[in-house]
Amino acid sequence: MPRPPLARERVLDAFEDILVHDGERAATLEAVAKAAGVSKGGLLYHFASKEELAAGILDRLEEQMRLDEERMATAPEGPVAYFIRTSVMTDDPLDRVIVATSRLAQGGHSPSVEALSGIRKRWAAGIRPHVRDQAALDLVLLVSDGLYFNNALTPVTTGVSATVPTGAALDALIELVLRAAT
Amino acid sequence: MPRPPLARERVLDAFEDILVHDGERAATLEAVAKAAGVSKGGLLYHFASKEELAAGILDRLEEQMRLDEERMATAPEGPVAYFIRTSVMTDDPLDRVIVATSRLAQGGHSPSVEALSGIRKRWAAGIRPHVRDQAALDLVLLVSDGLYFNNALTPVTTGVSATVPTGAALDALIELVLRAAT
DNA sequence: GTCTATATAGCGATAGAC
DNA sequence: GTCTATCGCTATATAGAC
Repeated sequence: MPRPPLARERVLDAFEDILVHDGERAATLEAVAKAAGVSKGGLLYHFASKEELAAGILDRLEEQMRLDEERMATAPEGPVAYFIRTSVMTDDPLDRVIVATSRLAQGGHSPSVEALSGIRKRWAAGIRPHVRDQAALDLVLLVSDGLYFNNALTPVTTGVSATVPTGAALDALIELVLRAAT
Repeated sequence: MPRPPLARERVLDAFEDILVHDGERAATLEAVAKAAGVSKGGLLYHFASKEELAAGILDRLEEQMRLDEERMATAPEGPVAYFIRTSVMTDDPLDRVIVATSRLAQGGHSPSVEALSGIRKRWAAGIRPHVRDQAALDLVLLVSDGLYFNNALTPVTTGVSATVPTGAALDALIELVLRAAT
C-alpha cells in the first residue's frame, strides 16, 4: 500500500474531528482546512470535493470495522459482552469514525446511511450464533444502538451530557443483557 | 386558548414534515414556505426567525409529551410494554415531533438537545417504579432509544429501510424486555 | 503541492408595496 | 396578512500564480 501524503491524513483527521465534536453543519471546507493547517485550495488539491472527503471517512469506517470484526470474534468475554461494552464511546478510532459517519448520514448523505446499515448487518451476523433467538438478537443490537445514539446526540458544546451507564452500571447492564439474550 | 391562524399551523406542519423526511439541512425557509403554500415573506410574518420556528416545534413536543405521559400511566398492558411498543415509529403526532426535534438537535440546536434530555428523564421517572433496578431501567430506555434511532436514521429518500422489529417480532422483543426488567 | 482570488449559488432576514 | 425584491453573508468549487 503506497503511503498517503501526511497532509491528506491531517485533513481527514480534522474533518472527522469537526463532524464528531461540532456536527455536520460546522464541517465546512474552510473550518476543516483551518483545523488541518492548510488553505481551502490546499485542501481541495487532496479532496476535490466534499463528497470525496465523505468517501475518505467511509474508507476509514470500512478499515476500522474489519479490525473490530476480528477483535469481536476473539474477545475473551465473548462477542456479546464485547459488543455492548464497546458501544459506549471511548474515543477510539472505530467509535470516532462511526459517529462521524452517523453525522453525515443525518445530514442526508445516502452512502453513509447505507454504510451504517451495512455494518449493523455485519454485527448481527457476528452475534447471531451467540444468542438464543431473533428477539435476543434484536435486544442486543437495539441496546447498542441506544448507547451510540445517546453518545452521538450531542454534537455541539451544549453542556448537556448524555446519561449513559458507565463503570459499574455498565457492567450490570451487560450482565442483564447476557442473562436475557444467551 | 385562542385559535392560532391556520396558515401558522400549516407552516409548522411543513417544517416538521421536511425535518422528518429530508433532514435539517433541507428545512430551509424557502422549502418550508413552498411546502406550506406561502412565500418566504409570508412565512416570516408568522415566525420572525428560524429560531421561532424551532421553538414552535418544541412547544408541540411539550404538548404531545404531556398527552403521552397520561396514556403511558394508564396503559392496560402496563407502562413498560406501552413505552417499548410506542418507540417504533407509527407516524403519530408524538413520533413525528420527536424525530423532528432530534433532527434539530443533531443540527446543533441546543434547546432541542435539552428538550430531548428532559423528556427522556420524564420517561425514566414514569418507568422506574415498574422495573427491578437501575440496570433494568437502563435496558428499557436504551432499547427505546435504539428503536427511535433506527427509525430516525433515514432522513433522505435512500431506499434503505431500517431493520427494526415489527409485528410478532416486536411482541417477542417486548416479552423479552419485560422478563428481563420486571 | 499549496497558495490567493474569484465565480456562483443559496441561505436567513429586511423593506416596503398591496 | 401576504407578497416581491433585495441585502449581506457564507457555502462549495474553480482558476491560475508560485
